[in-house]
Amino acid sequence: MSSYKDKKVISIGIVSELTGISQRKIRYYEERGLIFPERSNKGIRKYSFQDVETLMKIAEKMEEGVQTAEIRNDMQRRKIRDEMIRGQLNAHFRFRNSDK
Amino acid sequence: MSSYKDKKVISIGIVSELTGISQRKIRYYEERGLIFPERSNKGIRKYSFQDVETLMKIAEKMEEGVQTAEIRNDMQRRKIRDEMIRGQLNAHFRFRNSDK
DNA sequence: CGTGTAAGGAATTCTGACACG
DNA sequence: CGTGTAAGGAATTCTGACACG
Repeated sequence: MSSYKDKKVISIGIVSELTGISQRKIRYYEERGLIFPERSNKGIRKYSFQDVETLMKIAEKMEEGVQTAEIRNDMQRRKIRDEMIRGQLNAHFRFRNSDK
Repeated sequence: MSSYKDKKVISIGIVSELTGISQRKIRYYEERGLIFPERSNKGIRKYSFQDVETLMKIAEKMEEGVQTAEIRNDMQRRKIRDEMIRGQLNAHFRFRNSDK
């Protein structure tokens, strides 16, 4: 299911250009647990297009005055809810379609 | 029609890791007109996932002993052929579907 | 022709900290 | 809390060239 969208290959400078968000902010949002870039051997951050999209949504929330803690909680709740829905669907269909 | 696949956002080091092709070779294939990365303001090369795929195909050809000039000609011919086919289709359907 | 490598410089990224508020 | 910035160092990339074949 993973595609180009999820490959972590973009450096922070490009992400900053793509989103218009400063590198300082991008690193800070990571520190607050909103995004999770990978790292190269030497510690260079690598982001996916999915991360870029997430950052755009985060930026919107921030402009609305939402705090990082709240954004994180919202994302976490949404994630759990989606996982439960997927679980229900899988139970219903008895894994007719592969889950992997 | 452009998507993540065509966005030029990957630096040469990552492309090298993704493809297993040395940076020297990647730059050389550009010099020979096989790939066309974009450049940042300061001259840093940026590649797309499409470029990565193209490079994998180039690597196969090279292993078969095909020369860069021949690979370039093949790609050029294929491109022209595809453009002609698209032209015919567009004429036939009278641009029923938008061309943009 | 295709590719490795050393060379020197420029551009990028990283972290921890101080500042402001 | 969220973000800018200067600081020093490490990692990345660039070009032109020499080498081999």
